[in-house]
Amino acid sequence: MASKDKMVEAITAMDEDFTQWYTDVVLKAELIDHSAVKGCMILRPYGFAIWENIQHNLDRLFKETGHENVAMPMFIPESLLQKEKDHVEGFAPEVAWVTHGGSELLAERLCVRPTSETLFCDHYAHIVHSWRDLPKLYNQWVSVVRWEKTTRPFLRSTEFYWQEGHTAHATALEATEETLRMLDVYADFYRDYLAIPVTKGQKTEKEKFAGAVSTYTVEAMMHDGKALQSATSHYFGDGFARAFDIQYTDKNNQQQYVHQTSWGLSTRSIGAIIMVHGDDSGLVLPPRIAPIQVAIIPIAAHKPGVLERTTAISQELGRTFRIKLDTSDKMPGWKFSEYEMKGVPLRLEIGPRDLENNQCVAVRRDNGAKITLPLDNLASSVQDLLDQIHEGLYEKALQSRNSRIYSALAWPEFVDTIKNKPGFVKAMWCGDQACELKIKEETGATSRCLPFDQEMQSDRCICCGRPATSQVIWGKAY
RNA sequence: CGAGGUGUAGCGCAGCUGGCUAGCGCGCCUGCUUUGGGAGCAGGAUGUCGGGGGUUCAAAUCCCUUCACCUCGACCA
Repeated sequence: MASKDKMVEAITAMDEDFTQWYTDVVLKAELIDHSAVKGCMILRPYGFAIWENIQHNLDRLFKETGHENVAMPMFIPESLLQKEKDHVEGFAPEVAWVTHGGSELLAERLCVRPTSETLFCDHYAHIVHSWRDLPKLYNQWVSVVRWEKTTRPFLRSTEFYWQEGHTAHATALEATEETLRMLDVYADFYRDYLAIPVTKGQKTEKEKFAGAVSTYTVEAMMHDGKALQSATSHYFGDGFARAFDIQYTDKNNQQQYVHQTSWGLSTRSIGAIIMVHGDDSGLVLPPRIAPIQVAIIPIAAHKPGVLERTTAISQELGRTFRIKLDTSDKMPGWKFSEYEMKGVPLRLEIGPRDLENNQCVAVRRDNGAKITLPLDNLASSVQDLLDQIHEGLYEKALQSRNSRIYSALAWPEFVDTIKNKPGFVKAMWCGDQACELKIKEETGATSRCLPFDQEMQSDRCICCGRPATSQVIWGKAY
């Protein structure tokens, strides 16, 4: 069929050229467009709607855990950025600077925020005075700018949208609990809303956030076996508090430094959705964040009653679901392909034959199954199907990931696995950064995390053979 | 930032050893017919050849420069 050929032309097969497939999907599903500035993407309505659904649900989880939203400025004076040494060293190479206001040279240049720790710290120093002022549980939804050398839509863009939570606590214990609580929120969110399994763990010294005492991460595995750091949560101890002089008077009238955290999830999560669930027909969106949950395609819409009935059904379902009723004069086949490419979880076909039988045809995007549904109690059937699709996507992603997590006990086996089998490799590590660097050098893999679920595979470091202190998940990362 | 590649209509491309009014397919617009897996016929519109500079009687075509995109590395959510 000519139509089949066209479809094949439209999107590169994923196993033929995964990066090209990704680019095709991102552009053809109308998630983004490129802008005039390198690495800055335009989030088109369909792409932004996914982000809005992520925001909406994640924001609710933040509110439920006691957080408040604020909005910090986008500019950071250079002197402020430089107050914490590790932090500035980590970010300085990739910040954009504002040097002029109009035509006037500024007395002090301003950095466009790459992240907002310094702004929150400066603010906390002003507003935190007493133990009664704590904790401060703030979050903001903003974009930040990092002048990256290589950019890719969603995965690494010059400007990207995210949320950054910044909290200040009276004690180290409270801050540690917050750090891990938010990591759990992320992991649960990935599972319950994006249908993506993640591995929770701690970053090594080499991989942790600039200025943090410890960084925790949720790592996901993409279709090509590469790792995507999908959200991070950092514990700062009182390091930033000392640098920014954030002190409060405790119950014993003693001056104390606060203990802080920060945590973030970005539009990169959309990249994860694409690369975990997508297939050769395009996007596959998890129902709970899909901008369109159900596409309704009237068949032979000119026949008496078809348009009226589908409109009524659409309005009814629209009270519960995000619905798109497509009454355009495109051919049905065109619409099927279009909504498949856009990853719409469920499609309902309603034609004269269906209406005679008081039914419609439902087609699942995740597995292509065609199901005949009675029009009575349709909303409840649709809800069941969407939930099944969510579960199906998660299970498939979990199987896919688990089947590609390998274990290595000896160096040759480790190198061979990393080089030849896309996926994660679990192996023991002595804790020395030299081994981490050597592994990076020889295999291209980095430590993704020290998983919370530690299994002692052996007592020797995979790299140097010295006594091992922990198990690490290694992988090639985006 | 290093190596390589690409910028011509909305998309995909041809034209490129300088030469006539810059082409093709798809899409788009109008009308009629169609509608259960990317429709058919008829008519129609659309280009500062990525930008700037140069060489030349003449530049999409040659030279310089700049911007963006893609691939692979090095650096990072």
